[in-house]
Amino acid sequence: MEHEDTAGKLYHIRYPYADGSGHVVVATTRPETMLGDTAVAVHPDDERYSHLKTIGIKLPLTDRTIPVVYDHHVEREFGTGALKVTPSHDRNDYEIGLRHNLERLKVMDDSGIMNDAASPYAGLDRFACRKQIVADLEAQGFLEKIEEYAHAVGQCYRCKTVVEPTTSLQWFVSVKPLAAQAVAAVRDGRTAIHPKTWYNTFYAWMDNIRDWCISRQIWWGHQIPAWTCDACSHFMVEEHAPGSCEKCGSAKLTQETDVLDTWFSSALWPFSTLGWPDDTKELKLFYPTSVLITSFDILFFWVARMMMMGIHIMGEVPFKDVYLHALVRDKHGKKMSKSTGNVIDPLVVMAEYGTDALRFTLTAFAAQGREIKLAEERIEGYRHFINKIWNAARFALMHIKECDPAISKDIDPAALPLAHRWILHRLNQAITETRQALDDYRFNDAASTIYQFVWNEFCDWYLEWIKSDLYGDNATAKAQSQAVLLAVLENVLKLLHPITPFVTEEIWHVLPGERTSIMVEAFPTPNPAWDDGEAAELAALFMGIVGGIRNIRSEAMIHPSAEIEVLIVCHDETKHAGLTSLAGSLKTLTRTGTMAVQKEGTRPKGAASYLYTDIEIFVPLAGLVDVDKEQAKLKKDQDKTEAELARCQGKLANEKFMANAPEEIKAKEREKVAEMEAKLEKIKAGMARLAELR
RNA sequence: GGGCGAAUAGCUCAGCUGGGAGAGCAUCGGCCUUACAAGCCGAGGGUCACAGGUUCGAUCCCUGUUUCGCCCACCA
Repeated sequence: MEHEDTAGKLYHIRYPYADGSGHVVVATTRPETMLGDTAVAVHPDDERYSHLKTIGIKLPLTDRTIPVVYDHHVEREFGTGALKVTPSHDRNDYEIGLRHNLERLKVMDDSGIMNDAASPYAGLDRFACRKQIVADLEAQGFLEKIEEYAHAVGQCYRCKTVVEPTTSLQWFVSVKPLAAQAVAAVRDGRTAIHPKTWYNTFYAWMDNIRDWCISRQIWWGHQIPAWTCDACSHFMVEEHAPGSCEKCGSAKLTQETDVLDTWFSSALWPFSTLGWPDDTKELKLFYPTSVLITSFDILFFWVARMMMMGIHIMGEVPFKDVYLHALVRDKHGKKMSKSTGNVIDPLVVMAEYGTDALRFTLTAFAAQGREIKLAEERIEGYRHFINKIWNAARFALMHIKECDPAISKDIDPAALPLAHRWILHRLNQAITETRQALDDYRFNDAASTIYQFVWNEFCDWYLEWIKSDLYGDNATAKAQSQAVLLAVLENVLKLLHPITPFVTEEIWHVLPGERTSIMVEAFPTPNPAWDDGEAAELAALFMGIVGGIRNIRSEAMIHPSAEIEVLIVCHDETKHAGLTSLAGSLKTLTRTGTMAVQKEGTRPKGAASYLYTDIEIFVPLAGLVDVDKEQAKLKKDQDKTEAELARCQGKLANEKFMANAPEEIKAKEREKVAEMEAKLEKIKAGMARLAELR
């Protein structure tokens, strides 16, 4: 059942006092239910109606006289402050009826047809009856007015038929004691919920739980094991059909035709699927299980109930961890449903973008709190990523296809050039971060870690960096590159395999050597021998310099294929040495013909520049340099640096900061100040030099 | 009405216990450079909804406001 706001009508009806001395006006959206009215309710403190206690109301269109009851549920301000009470066809009225011991009069049957109690309207459909009632009320002068009225109408979630509340006999489970057990299990950590934002919701639901109606009037389900004696109407609930009534001994018993609520049956799933109630091997092995993964929208319906049943029947929680993933919605944020027709069919998406792309997308979206708006553009983006892996593998295979697969096994990083030491170091970090993310159920972080490593580091930097070795004729350099390339690729494939099984399996089999499925490979573990902080530091410097040179090229509109000349001025001894050793790589990655790395030097005439920390990069442009543009660039850099410097100095000058901030933060600020000051000096010198050249 | 959650770049979203704001897509400029134009290189873009408070310091913690979403209850 779902509620939908509907434009309806509010009928105001005059109910005459039984002594004919006046009338009260009541309002209803369903006038046909008046036939089932067994009272009129008013607020106990409402003096307008205090005199009606002994008089009563004459119910229009009938010959019945109904009492006036006094109940706090009635709002004095709504309408006339008088409420017609139909205990059999309204939930609140039912409650009022209980409080005042009112008669319950059902006036329509389960098909929505008015019954004999509604005579003379018996046999009419409820809506036809409504028309007739309104016409009759009008004709007899009982209708005060009709208003347009928007209200929520309960209707069937599938066929949209308006649902009428009515009373019926149903089976209930007193669920509070079970809920308390489940709450205790979560509170003391026997079951953990991820992400933890759901704890609040879980507790809120469980603490306010109401008795659970478990009977359903449908065909498909577990039949309720209850029998009624035909002779004395005695109820029996038994595991097996009883032979005779335990009360009167009659053998004529009828089993309850209602079936159990789906969630009742589903709540048994953790053990009923393992052979319970027999004490099976499977039950011993798999109960309790480690983790349950499901969507948050059934945390209450399913998860909580499995816990209640599991604790009650098995004496132990059914699972240790619950991972709640988001719910996929359409791109407008609407819940997908078959009846609405806004379902994105995974098969169609997979056919268009690839299964791995869809899997990667869903993994990358896993962090979102409650809903995933599945936009196809995102899937498309990740298809590009799958494609990128494929192409990177193709490139690698060009160079390692004929290699001995053992080359990736015993790599001694100490003997390797920077590129390899750096990528192995980064691979280690990627492995560590990915494992941690998976352990913490942060699947999106795992996906993003691998994505960034593969695309931004492995492809964009490492492959470009080692190309010259792979294509060159230095046998040692080539062999080293092949070995590390294979090692990194193997690890990348294994890291990716749980998310993108198809492309990784495919590539795995074309790698050199005899290989069984990647599925049986162990998930990568970090290799401590690959950790190399120094390499990471030097690589960062290297990349910064490459970035600087590329920036100059781009801003000066130098054609990518044109060779340039570069002068790097770096007076730090260590950095100077590092850059000198990397000059070859710097040249390849920036299309530089001649490169000089000096400890001292100034801007050559007509050179464009870039400042990376306090290292100056100059590229002579054969007089083509735009001095104004260069000045503007330096000015912008200066403003930014000065602002940042002022901020840091402000902090360090603040006594309270110095008194309260942790030492490492203070050290960091001091470091920044030194860095900024050095940079500013360079900028000022650069601007002065530029002015001379004008 | 009660509860929960969200508000960060044009869009879709990350940002773990407070310490110099990130990604993808989109945009702008340049490139078919022998893995990949589904690509490469470079660049621009955000008073982290608003107002207070706590703190040396707030996107992050607290209070209030606004807008949106979900759940529960209900609307005679």
